[in-house]
Amino acid sequence: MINTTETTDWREARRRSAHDAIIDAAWSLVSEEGLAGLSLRDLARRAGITAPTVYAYFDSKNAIYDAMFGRAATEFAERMAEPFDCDNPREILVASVRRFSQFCTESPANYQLLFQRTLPGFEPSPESYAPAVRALAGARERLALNGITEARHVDMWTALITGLVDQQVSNDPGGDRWTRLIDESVAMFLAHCQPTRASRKPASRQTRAKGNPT
Amino acid sequence: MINTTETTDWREARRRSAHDAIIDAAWSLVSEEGLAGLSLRDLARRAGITAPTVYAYFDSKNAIYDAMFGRAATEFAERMAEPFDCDNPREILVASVRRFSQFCTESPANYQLLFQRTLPGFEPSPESYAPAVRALAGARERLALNGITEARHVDMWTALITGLVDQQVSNDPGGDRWTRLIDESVAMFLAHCQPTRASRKPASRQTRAKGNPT
DNA sequence: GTCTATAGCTGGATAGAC
DNA sequence: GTCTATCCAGCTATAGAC
Repeated sequence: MINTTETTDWREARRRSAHDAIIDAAWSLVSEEGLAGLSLRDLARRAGITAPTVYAYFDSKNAIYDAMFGRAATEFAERMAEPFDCDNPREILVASVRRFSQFCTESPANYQLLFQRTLPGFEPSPESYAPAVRALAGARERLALNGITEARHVDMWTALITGLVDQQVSNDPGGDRWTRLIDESVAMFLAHCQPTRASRKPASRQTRAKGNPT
Repeated sequence: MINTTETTDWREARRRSAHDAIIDAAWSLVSEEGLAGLSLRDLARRAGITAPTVYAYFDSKNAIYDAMFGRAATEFAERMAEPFDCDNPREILVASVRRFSQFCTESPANYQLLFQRTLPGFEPSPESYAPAVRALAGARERLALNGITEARHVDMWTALITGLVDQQVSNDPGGDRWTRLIDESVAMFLAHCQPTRASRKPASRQTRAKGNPT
C-alpha cells in the first residue's frame, strides 16, 4: 500500500519542481527579451504548458516576479557568502566586489530586478527580500574587518561599487572598462576611510607608510 | 496681402508649439505614472487632443520618447553649462555634482530616461543624444581644471557620482542620505587622483603623504 | 492539474470624413 | 490637422470540461 504521507511528499515535490521549472523558464526568457518583456503566454510556451496552467502555481504575474526575485536574491546571497580564500581583509573586500560585479554583469536582468527596481507596480515581498538583507550584512562584516564601521562610510561604499557596476552594465556590457577599476577604487576608498593604525590625530604627519598590503 | 513666407512661419511656429505641448504633456504624465506607463491615449487626453492627432506630429511612440530624451538632454546640458560662481576648481567640481544630483532627484523619470536606458526597444537618435555628449565634455573640462586627465580617472569619476545619485534615487527618494556624501566623496576622489603638486609618482599608490587639500 | 475557449481590457496605429 | 470610428494585436485572468 502507498503511504499517504509519502504520496503527499511526492506531490509536494512534483509541485515544487513544476514551480521551479516555471521560474527557470521565466529567467530564460527575460535574459533574452528583457525584464519587462515577460508575458505569460511566452512563459507558458517555454515551460511546456499553457498560460492558464501558470495560474495553478502563481496567483498573478507579480507573484512570478516575486519568485524570480526570491531566487535571484538567494543565489546572490549564497554566492556572496561562499568563503574567500584570501589572507587579508583588504583582499577579501576586493574579491567580494569582483563577485558582485560578476554576478551583475553575467546577467543584467538579475541586476535590473534586484537592484534597479524598474518594474512598474512590483515590490518584492519581505520573504523574497530577506536574502538580500543577509548579503548586505555580509558586506558590512567585510567592511568591519577593514575597520570601516561608520554608517556614512558604508553608504559611500555601496555607492562606490554600485556605481562601478552600473556603469559597466549600462555602458560597456561584456567589457571590463569599469570592472578593471575595482582594485584602484577599493584602494581609494580604504585610503580615505580606514582609521590609521597608530595615531588618531593625523594633524600633519600622516605617517601611514607601512602596512600597505598591495 | 499676406506674405507667403510669413504664413509659412506662422504655421511652422504653431506646429512647433503644438509639438512642444505634446512633449510637455508627456513629461507631465511620466513624472506621475513612470516612464513605461506612458500611453498614447492618456498622452492625447492630457494634451487636449485625440490619440490619432498625435500621429500628425510624431511617427510612432518611440519618436515621442526620442523627443522627450532630446528635451531632457538639452535641459540637462544647459543647466550643467551655467556658470559656477566658485573661486577654485575643486568647489566647481563639487557644485557640478550637486547640480547633477539635483537634476536627477527632482525628476527620477529624467534620470531613468537619460541615464538608465530601461525602455525596451528605445535608442535615442544621434540628434537627441548630442547634448548629453556636450555635457560630458563639460565634466571632462572641470576634471581637467583639477588636474584629472587620465581616461581611467574620468571613468572612476563617472562611476563615483552615478553611484551616489543612483543610490539616492533608488533607495532614499526625497531624502539626502547619499547626496550629503558628495563633499566627502569628491575629497576622497581628488585625494586619490590629483597629482601632487611637488612629486610626480602616482604610479605606486599611496605614497601620497601630503598635499591633502581639505 | 491541465486543457480549450474566451472574456475583458488596453495598447499602438490606421481609414476616411470634414 | 483634427476628429470619429475602428482594426488588430497583445495582455492578464477566468470559466468550465476532462
